[in-house]
Amino acid sequence: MSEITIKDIAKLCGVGVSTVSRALNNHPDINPETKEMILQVIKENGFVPNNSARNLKRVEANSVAVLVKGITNPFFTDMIEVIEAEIEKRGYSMVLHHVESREDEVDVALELVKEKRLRGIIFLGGEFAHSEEKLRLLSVPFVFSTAGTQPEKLNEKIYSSISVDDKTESSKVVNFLFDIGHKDIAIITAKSEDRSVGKLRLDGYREAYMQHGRKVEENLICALHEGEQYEQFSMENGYVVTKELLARGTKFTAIFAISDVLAIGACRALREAGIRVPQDVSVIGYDGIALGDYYNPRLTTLKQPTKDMALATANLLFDVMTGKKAHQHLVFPGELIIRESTKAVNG
Amino acid sequence: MSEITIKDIAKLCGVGVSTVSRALNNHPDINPETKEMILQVIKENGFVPNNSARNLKRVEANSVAVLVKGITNPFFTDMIEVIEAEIEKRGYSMVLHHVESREDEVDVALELVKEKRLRGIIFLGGEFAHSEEKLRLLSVPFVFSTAGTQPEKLNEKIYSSISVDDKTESSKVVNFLFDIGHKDIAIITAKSEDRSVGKLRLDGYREAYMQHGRKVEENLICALHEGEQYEQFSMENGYVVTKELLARGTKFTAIFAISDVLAIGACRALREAGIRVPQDVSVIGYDGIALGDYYNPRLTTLKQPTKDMALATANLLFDVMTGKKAHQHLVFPGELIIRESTKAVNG
DNA sequence: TTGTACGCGTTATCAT
DNA sequence: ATGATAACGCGTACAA
Repeated sequence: MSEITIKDIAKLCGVGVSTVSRALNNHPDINPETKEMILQVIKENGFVPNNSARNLKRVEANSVAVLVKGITNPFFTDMIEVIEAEIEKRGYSMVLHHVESREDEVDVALELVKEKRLRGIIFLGGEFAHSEEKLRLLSVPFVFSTAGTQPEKLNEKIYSSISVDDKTESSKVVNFLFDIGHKDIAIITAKSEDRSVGKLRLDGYREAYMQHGRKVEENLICALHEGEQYEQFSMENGYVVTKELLARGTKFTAIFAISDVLAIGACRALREAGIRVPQDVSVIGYDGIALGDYYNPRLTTLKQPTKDMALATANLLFDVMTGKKAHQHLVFPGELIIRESTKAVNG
Repeated sequence: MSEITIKDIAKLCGVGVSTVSRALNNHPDINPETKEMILQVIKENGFVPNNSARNLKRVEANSVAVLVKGITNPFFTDMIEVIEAEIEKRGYSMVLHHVESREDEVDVALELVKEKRLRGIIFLGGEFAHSEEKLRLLSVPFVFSTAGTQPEKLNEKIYSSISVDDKTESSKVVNFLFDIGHKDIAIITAKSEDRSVGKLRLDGYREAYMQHGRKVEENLICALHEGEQYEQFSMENGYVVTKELLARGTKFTAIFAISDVLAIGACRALREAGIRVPQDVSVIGYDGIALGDYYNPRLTTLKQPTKDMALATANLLFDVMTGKKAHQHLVFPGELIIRESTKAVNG
């Protein structure tokens, strides 16, 4: 039972393939009656054109890809919604693609560009430390969104980026905790080898400690588990890591989790240990996802301006695609939102 | 700057295209040295094979698609993880595809089958009321997972399904609330036109009322907003709908939300209105996602055996693909997990 | 307005 | 072990 093709339809209709093609693609040069007849036959036979063949021929497909590393993270789903609306508004279509944690997002992009004839790419999350050499192979404009600030050595002319200054915002968070009297602040962050936002946010933490003339207690730095069992930015990971922290017995009065999801996991571990939030320990997150506002206690967090960033991401990409602008690097301010999960302590 | 192709590589290497192809696809009939040389040139020139062309030519791609309607829903992300592991274990690769809420998942599947030469399809969520005529066009085996039980009229021989008995489980939930003394139970569910799990769960609610000889108070049936502003199964939707419920002023002592995410939205609306959960109003969810266990109060819910269902989904698909089994319809038992968000009342 | 024929980039078949 | 060549299914010049 071989699949039905455009040729079969043409034969069935007693017309040439190009006429069928014209009917399919709303081409003007076709007799309305012929078109209707063809579409009827297509429907009757359940013919569906083969996208691979189409992509192979088409010069440009007017589509833009969004590559997400960790689609499980609610922070990204918020952004995706806004970005998609913007893309469609401009008459383009969005190709949403999930990048596995072990995959290299640039490799995936390389394939996708050829396969789908993309016009542009948006990277959401993931690593920022890609080799210039590889990035240059990407023949269409691309923007890294919320993937952390790029290292200086990378040529800024070949890509765009949208981000908050993760290091600065992170130290803002920790400074806030110092300001309300906390001295022993644990941080839940990525492993030290991390080359993504995890590293930057840890840098900010260290900086804040330095600014306050205090030495970082390495026992209070909790490294997320990676790979095997659970997603990196998951409640479960936050939970497990916090339990480990408690087991260590090192004293602390506040936890800074580098994502809201992790913070929620931490809250649960604390609750299970009979530790109240915020009365006994303050917890602060990062991202500003909706869930944090729904949680109980409502989560204090460093909010990234999700919507503005998503909007800017799309705008920037299209401006570069149409040649209206050169590549840019936009840094957005974060906003500390103080809710119920943090509390001042008397020192 | 036209893209580099396999021909260019062949020319550069001074070999034929078929040799390059062999190098690319780990074909046995090739001299290791030649292969190494070719791969080297490929790397140097950053050549990436075009997947569209590959799919066009390849007879079978050994890939299975997972079509998810509402990838935002954490219930599905849990399932996806398990399913993916199973697919890879069998040496296949998973094509994860997000179906927009306005799209018809079967239409999308039809395109994808041709484009990617799929061997099988898994539908996660979405509608169950598809026409047999259209489903028959799908030339590969497929299984509907957690999309609700199918209507009897559909020919059961042409597809498989994995589900819990949504109607029965739902009435189990409502009966539980009756049993602990609640009489006026609100339900947050999909619009009445819904043809997905929303309808089935509402049916179960009505049935429980009938079993208790009580008339359903239509004012306590809250229909989710659809389309425009927010995802159907989102905390926000649960929040908004609950506010509307409160505004109506009809008395109730319990809320049954047909998904945990909605229940969390409801909790917030209640909290904002100064209503305590569970002291003043009990809230019960459905799904059994991790978040419910992390929430505060920990959510009472009807847990679907996510992992078992995901495993069964993959197993069943492969059994049908390999001809080991005929299509089947597996119904899993749900489990009522009583946590902190519900409380007995004295009538 | 319609049909014919070629080519997109790759893999499979068949020689060599 | 390697190379030439015919498909794969479609879009599109170009001819009619």
